[in-house]
Amino acid sequence: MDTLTAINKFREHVELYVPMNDAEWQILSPLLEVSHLKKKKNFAEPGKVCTQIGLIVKGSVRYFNVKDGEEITGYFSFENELLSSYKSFLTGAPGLNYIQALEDTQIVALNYKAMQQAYAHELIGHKMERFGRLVAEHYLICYEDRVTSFLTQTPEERYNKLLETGGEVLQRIPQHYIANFLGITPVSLSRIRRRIMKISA
Amino acid sequence: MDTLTAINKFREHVELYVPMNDAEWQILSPLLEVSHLKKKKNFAEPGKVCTQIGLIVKGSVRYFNVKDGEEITGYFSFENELLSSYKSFLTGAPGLNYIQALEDTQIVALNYKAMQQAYAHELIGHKMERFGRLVAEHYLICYEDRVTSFLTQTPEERYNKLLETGGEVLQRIPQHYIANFLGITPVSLSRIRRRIMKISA
DNA sequence: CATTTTTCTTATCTTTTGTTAACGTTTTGA
DNA sequence: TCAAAACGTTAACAAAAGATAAGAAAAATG
Repeated sequence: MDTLTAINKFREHVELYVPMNDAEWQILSPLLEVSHLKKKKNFAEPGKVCTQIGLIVKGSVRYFNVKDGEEITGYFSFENELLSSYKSFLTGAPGLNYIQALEDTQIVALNYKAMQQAYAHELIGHKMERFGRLVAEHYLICYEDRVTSFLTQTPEERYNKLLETGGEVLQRIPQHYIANFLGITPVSLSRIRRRIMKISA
Repeated sequence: MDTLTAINKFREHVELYVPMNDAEWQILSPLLEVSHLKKKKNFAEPGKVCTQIGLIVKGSVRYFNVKDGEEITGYFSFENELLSSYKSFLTGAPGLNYIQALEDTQIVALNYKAMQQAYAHELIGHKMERFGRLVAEHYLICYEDRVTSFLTQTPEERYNKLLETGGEVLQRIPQHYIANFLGITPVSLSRIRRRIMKISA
C-alpha cells in the first residue's frame, strides 16, 4: 500500500472517534510515520520501551509473553486496529511482552513525543485528548470484559463465546495461540473441541 | 465528613493527573454531587445504566457479578479511588454487575451529563479531556496487568503476588472474596494457603 | 518438490481444581 | 444477648486441566 493511502487510513480511524477537518489533519498528518514489519519481526520486545502507538493498515500481529522459555500468546490485532505495548508506551517503562508480525505488516504510527505534541497543540490538542481518551476507554472496556470472562466463565464457555463472536481470529490464527488467549493449554483446547463436537453431533 | 471537605478531596484527586487553578475549580466543582451509601447498598446494579463516576472519599465498595445465583467478586475499591461501572457509564448500556458498599461509604460523583459538559467546556474542556484520558489509561494498565496475570500465572502465583503487593485488600476483605478476585473458589484458596504455610514453616 | 517445521489430536499419568458437606469459630443484627 | 448468618478449614470424591510424548496431517521453506 502506498504511503498516502496508508496515512489516510489513519485519518479514517481518528474520525471513528472525533471529526477532523482538513486544517486539523494538516497539523496531525506530518507527525505520522509509516513503517513495514516483515513476518516474525517485532514491533515491541521485553526490556525495551515501546515508543510508538500505531495503526495496522495491512497485516496482523500477535502479542505474547515468554515464561520459562515458553511463548504465551495474549492477544492479536488485525487491520484497522491500533497496536502498542500500552503500559510501556504510556509510562515509558520497559515493556514485558513481544508484539510480533504474523504476516508482512504495514503500520502508521505516532511516537510518544509526537503524541504529546499533538495533545499539547493549541489547535488540535483538545480534540486529540478526546481521541486519546476515547481510545483508552474503548480498550478499557475490552479489558474489563476479558477480566470478567476469566472470573465468571469456564474455559469451555469462553471458547464457545469466541466461536460466536470471534470471526477473524478463528480463521486466521493457529489453535494453540487461541488456547493461550483463552488461558489454557493447546491440549486442553483440543479436548474442549472434542467435547463440543460430540454434543453437537 | 462534611460536604466541603469531601468535594475538596475530588479536587486533590484531579490534581494527581492535571494541575487545576481556582478559576477552573469554580467551574468544575458545582457539577459534583456528594452522596452516602449505607453498607450493603448498591452504587450500581445489573440491568440499570450506571449514570455516575465517583470518587470514594470514605469507605469501600465491592464489584461483583451474579452467575447461577452465586456472587462472584471481581474487584474492590477503597478511599481515594474512583468507581464506576465503566462500560455502562461510558456506553449508556445497562450494566452487568453490582457495585456494593462494604461499609458506610461517602462518594463525590459526576453524572454522565455533567462529565460531558465538563469535557465540552470552552475553558476546562481540554484539561478535563486530559484528566479523563489519564484516568482511562491508568485503569487500562491495571486491567492489562490483570489479564496478563491470568494468562501467565497460576492461581498460587497470583495469590503470592497479592500477598506481596495487596496490602489493604488482604486486611479488610474476607478470603472468599479474594478467592473470587483470583479466579478460584474459596476452598481452593484455602488449600493454596495451606501449601504455602507448609513450605514457609 | 522434497524435507523440515508447524500444527493438531490423542493417550497416559499426575496435579490441581471444583463440588459438596461437615465442623468449629466469628460476626452480625434483631 | 442470643440466635442466625457468615466465614474459614478440612475431607472425600469427581471433573478438569497440566505435562509429556507420540504420531499424522498440513504448511512452510529452500
